[in-house]
Amino acid sequence: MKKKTYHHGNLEEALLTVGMKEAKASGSRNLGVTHLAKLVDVSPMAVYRHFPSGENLKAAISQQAREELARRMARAVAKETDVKRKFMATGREYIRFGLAEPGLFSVAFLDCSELPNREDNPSARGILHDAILDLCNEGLVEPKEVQAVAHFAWSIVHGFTMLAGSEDPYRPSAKPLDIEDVLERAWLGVTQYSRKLKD
Amino acid sequence: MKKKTYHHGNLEEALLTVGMKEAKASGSRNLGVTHLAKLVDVSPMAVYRHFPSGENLKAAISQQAREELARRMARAVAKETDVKRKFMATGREYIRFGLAEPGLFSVAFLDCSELPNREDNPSARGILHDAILDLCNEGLVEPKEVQAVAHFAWSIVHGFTMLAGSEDPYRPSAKPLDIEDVLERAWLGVTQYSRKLKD
DNA sequence: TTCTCTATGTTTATGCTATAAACATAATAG
DNA sequence: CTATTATGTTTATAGCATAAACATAGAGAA
Repeated sequence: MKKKTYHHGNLEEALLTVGMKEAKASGSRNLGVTHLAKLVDVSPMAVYRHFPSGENLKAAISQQAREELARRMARAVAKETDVKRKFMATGREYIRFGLAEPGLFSVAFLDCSELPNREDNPSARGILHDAILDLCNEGLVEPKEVQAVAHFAWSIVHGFTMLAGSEDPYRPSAKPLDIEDVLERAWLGVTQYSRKLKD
Repeated sequence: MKKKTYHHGNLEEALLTVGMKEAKASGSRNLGVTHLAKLVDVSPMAVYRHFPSGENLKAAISQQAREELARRMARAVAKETDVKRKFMATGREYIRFGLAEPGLFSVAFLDCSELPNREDNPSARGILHDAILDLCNEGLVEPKEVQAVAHFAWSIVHGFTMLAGSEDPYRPSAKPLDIEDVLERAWLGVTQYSRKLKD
């Protein structure tokens, strides 16, 4: 009485769902075709009716993880009104996500060669970009530096998250205090640089 | 006339050497036991006489890559005398290494569960730490913030390198100008924060 | 309704990988 | 010179991705 329906019904979605569950639990370790197929009680080859390859399936799961991050960032930003606090919230939420969901985070930024990367959904990058444009409107950042600021800010939070999430005994601690410290330093790197440009 | 000596002579070193060559060429993709064994013309099982597992071999290669990075950083720092320039040189060289040798860089920071991580050799972390202590001696950084500065600085250069080295179409460009921009912003995040602490 | 087409599964087979177990040889110590 | 240890090889098992051939379910057309 195992096989209820020869056809699964919605295998693609089921694979992504269980893939996210596995990613959350153990990163990219258990995202193989055979393993995921077993979890949804389907033969391994069935997977290929929905994804051209195992790599591609992993990439799709990675995309889902990135969308989850973007949703959380958008929510965090929406809670703030002040432009500085909005900007800081993007970074804070990025770091919190990485530390609270290390498996999802590592999967989100796997360097899969093949990224579908649909740009229709809100992306973490877009949210950061918007926050920086707000800074421009307040005169805190020069319009010509928007790109540079985005790279700088993203680098910090991404790097911090990677390092804090690693197993290294000397990693930066993930205490809220240290997170605020990094965010405040980043803020100085953003605003003080702009001030100097104006002189 | 292939098999000259039944015993290889120095298989461990040969594996690390060819492993580094492969890492340089293609990151962690071709660091499997069988593949490396083939390259040094030895049976796959021979590898296990020197490394308990394939994971462990990869970890050893990763360690070599980290040592290579540390050597380059040490060399770059040694060329400078001014403490600010020394500090900046650590970050600049880190980024340059990551961009010039993306394969080695990605292998260096694979999160292998098992890192031998012999601390006897000079490490990138140690070099950065020393540069920050120099900043302390000049009064540019408060002694109690050494750790925080190290995490901040490392986060930036690591994050920037990862992002700049990715395939993403919106990645930060790796032009020397952008590298200097990030380094200068990081410098502000270090020194301006200290200045504020003193008030 | 019944037939056929297409979408979606399954089974089977191939070739890759890691690695355990048993065996072989070379180097070295007594 | 012999016994022990270090180092390689062969053989075997098991897991993985995926190609090819086959099977069934559900949707439209007759």
